[in-house]
Amino acid sequence: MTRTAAARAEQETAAAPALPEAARDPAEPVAYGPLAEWVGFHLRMAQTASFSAFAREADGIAVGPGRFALLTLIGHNPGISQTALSRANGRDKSTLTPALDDLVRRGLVRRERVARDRRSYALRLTPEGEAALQELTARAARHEANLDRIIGPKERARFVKILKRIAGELGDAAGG
Amino acid sequence: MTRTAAARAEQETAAAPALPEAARDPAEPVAYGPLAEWVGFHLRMAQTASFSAFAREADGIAVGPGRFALLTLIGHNPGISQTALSRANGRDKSTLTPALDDLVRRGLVRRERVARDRRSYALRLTPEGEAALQELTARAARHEANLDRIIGPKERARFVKILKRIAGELGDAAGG
DNA sequence: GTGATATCGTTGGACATCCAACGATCTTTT
DNA sequence: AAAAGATCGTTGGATGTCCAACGATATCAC
Repeated sequence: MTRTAAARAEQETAAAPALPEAARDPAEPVAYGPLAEWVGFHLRMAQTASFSAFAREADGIAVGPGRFALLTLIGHNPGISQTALSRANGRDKSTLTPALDDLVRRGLVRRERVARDRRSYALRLTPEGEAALQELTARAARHEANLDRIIGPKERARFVKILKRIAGELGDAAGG
Repeated sequence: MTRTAAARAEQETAAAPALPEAARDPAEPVAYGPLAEWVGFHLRMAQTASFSAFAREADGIAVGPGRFALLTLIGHNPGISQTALSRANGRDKSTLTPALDDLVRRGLVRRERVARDRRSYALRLTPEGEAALQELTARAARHEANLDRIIGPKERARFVKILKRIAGELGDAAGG
């Protein structure tokens, strides 16, 4: 069980030797070595590509993928706190402070003080925020349809389930 | 084709209504709304989780997942230029300057001037770099074995193939 | 050859992100 | 009720990332 990935990668490496040292062309394919089959690496590559493709799609509305996730989560959880939001979003709470500052400044989100706990805010979308969310959701749907096409409709559910499992099991303390 | 993702997400949304506004417990599950089934979102979550799990695994060696990918690519492509490396790594070339500065400072990588083109460097691992790469590779193999277990050996190949397709097709100009 | 264009690595500015530490507030202990 | 501890959002510092612009060098057009 411990060798599956490593052993497979070794073979791939042998099958893709490095180029001769001097004739290295920038356009030439690169030897990925063990990286060629490693999930972690390709997860990063795919995430980066998806992220910037979304950014391209959602351009002109001045709200990137990150902000969009925030708007969606607030929209579907009115009154959520920043800490809960940061957990749902998989980002540190301190990351949210400037992001929410920005969304508030742009009139998309309100921070309400709650009597029940005066340390925390209750976050809500303003009407403008709702409108922006709807607009963004339409664009995201296009992006998702694109991903659907790439993944293949039949694979899709399985693919997402695996992603969730990775996030879930690797989330906090990686149990061996 | 345009509706597959959106339509499905709509349904999911209806099945996971937001909590009553006042009784929001931080430990309470969050309503993800359309995000619940969106590939882009879970790609990001999984990537983040995998990244930090690796960082945990590779701790004590002071080389994070990013540096590790660099070492691997240089090790398997001796003489590669910074620009080619940045492309293979999926990062902007300007990102590499400080990262390589660091690896050079730590004696793991050399930048050699090439007569053929005096603008560019030829990157190579030092013996220390080779040693570090081997150590890191072993740790990465453990991380990958862990991912293997989560993904399931049978799904794994298909999963990686999909990740590569996403990175490839969304890579540059997202053709519709 | 000489001038226009392209490419290499670097710099600067702008963000996003993490972690550790903080003051304010809530909860638990005693 | 007072003290001790936990949690909320913010701050500060560090790093990783992108983009645009730059000087140095290479290549292309003529």
